[in-house]
Amino acid sequence: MHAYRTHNCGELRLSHAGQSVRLSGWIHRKRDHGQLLFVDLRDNFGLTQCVIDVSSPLFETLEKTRVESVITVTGPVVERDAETINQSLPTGQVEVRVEELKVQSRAEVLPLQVNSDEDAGEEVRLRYRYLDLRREKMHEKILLRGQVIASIRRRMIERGFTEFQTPILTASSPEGARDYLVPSRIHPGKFYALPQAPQMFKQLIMVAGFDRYFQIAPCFRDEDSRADRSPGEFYQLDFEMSFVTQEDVFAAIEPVMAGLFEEFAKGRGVTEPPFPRLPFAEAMLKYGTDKPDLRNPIEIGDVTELFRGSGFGLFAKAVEGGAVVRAIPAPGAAARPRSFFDKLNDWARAEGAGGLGYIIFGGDGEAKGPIAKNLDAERVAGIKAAAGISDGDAVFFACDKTRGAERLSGAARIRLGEELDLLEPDTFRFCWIVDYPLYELDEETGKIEFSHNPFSMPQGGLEALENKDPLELKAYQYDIVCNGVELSSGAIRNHLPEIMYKAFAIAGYAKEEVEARFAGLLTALKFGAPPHGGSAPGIDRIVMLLADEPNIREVVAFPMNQKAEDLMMQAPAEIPEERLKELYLKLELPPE
RNA sequence: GGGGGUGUAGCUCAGUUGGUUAGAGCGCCGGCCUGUCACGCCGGAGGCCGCGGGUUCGAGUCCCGUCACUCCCGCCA
Repeated sequence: MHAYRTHNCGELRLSHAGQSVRLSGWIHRKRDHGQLLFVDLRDNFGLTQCVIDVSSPLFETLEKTRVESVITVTGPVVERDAETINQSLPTGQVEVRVEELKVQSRAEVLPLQVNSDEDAGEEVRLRYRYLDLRREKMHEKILLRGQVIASIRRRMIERGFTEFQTPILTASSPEGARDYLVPSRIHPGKFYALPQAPQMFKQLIMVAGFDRYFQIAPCFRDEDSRADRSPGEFYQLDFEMSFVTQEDVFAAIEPVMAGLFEEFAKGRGVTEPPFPRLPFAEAMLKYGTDKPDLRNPIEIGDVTELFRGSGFGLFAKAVEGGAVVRAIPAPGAAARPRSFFDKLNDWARAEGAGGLGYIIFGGDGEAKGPIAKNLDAERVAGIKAAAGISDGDAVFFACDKTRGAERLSGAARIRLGEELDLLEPDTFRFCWIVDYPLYELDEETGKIEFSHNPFSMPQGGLEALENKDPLELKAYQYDIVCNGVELSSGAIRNHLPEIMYKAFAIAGYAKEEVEARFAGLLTALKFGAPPHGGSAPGIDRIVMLLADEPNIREVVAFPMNQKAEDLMMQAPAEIPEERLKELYLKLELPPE
């Protein structure tokens, strides 16, 4: 018989009854009846109940072996009496009578309880991640992650993509985040950078003629974390294609995403390709964000002109000063108590806004609230139409400069959707955000800057760069958004050096500077480069969505904490003086 | 860098208006229990109430500072 097991802990059925088997695993739970002891034995595959009674010389050993110890048991599979069958367990029709027992590894008293669904604090969970990962919920999420990645690989390969590996030790790439630097013993004073994304390499792979590339790519960024953003490192489904338009890229990846989500949706709905395309400007107006959650039916309207010169002086004056007014419908909110409106106003003030004005349309169609009193009937009717309001609804107003109004109205839309319970349940709603502006104005410096990736192809090409207002220019740049989560950004790349020089010139970079910073890519583009483009959906976020988890650490096996520290491995760590010397490094630490 | 939340037993948490000896569930240790499956019953150990200072006759509770964790803004695609 095998030293450790003949079967796994999720495998035994009625048909195995009578066989002598050997199982190994962790003691998940013990039920000690004094003269009879039940042990739920757990491994990666499931749970099997094992039984021993006091007549066995091994009884006392097993009784004294703590939960989460690893044991091997041997004995016959026994059919359970009808009244002792456990329906909730796949192995619940049988049990293993323990005739031999080997304690492989004893467990000390645990810092967190493995056989409980109750989450311990983050710090304890991360410090003892291997215990946390034994818990059923975590175990399942990490297995799901593996299945998702396997499915992605299969789907990409089926569509003619080839998987590549690109360097981890490389040079700084132009993504705009802070790099992690790696000193070099061989090159004193020089540093490698860990890739923020394999952006340069995937473009070079296209120049090299490979046509369709993908990679489950590790990316490294030395930036602060968020609940949906790992500090330090994360994974992307990085892909790139040659001789494609934006629509070709969409057509290639939509079935992968839709198929993937359907595979793991467990009954939840998935947007059918083609996914809706939303121009950036439209998204910012209607949803106040470029990552709208389309499960939320609320659409924001612009009512600036209806307040211009109106009797509601506060807004009228602001509009004269260049502000806009956005109307956020709150379907069915007219029936809500006064406190509902006050609470929203308090929240808006806490968000740093002046507050949210509102009009309530009663069931009889009468407009109520301080704003309505100061507006003539025609304007009120106009607002009602512009925002798509029915009787029984309310409408909130965000009045500010465009960016501020977008931000507040977008946040209010999300909050109203939650408070009024308007979100479409059990659905993955995808969309593309397209037509991103190529440049934006830095509000502090007044300078024109790239708003996203500087290597995107400007719409209209060189001609547009030369003749149009830079702030009007759009790029072939796009994001996939699902349920308000930005899954990826991508672009048709700029493969023509002369357009690149011009695009950088508008952002204030001299030709020499561009050549110095991006020599590798620029040179490559001078030897015959195919038009190409791609995207890079975030793996962690895909798994987050599928696992219905709001926190990215829940779908990463060994995540760092918010400060980018690994509490288990104690990273980052100080290093011995000799290592610094070998690398020609001297520390100059800040005081204290 | 800034703002919010949290910090009490190994774990999850309760703790009233400042009031005597700081509690519960789980876990742990001991005892009882032959059909449980979150087994049950009895008993026990376990506390720098994050840390430092202040107010007070008296602080887990109020004030100031500080640290840790977390969420958000900045940052990041």
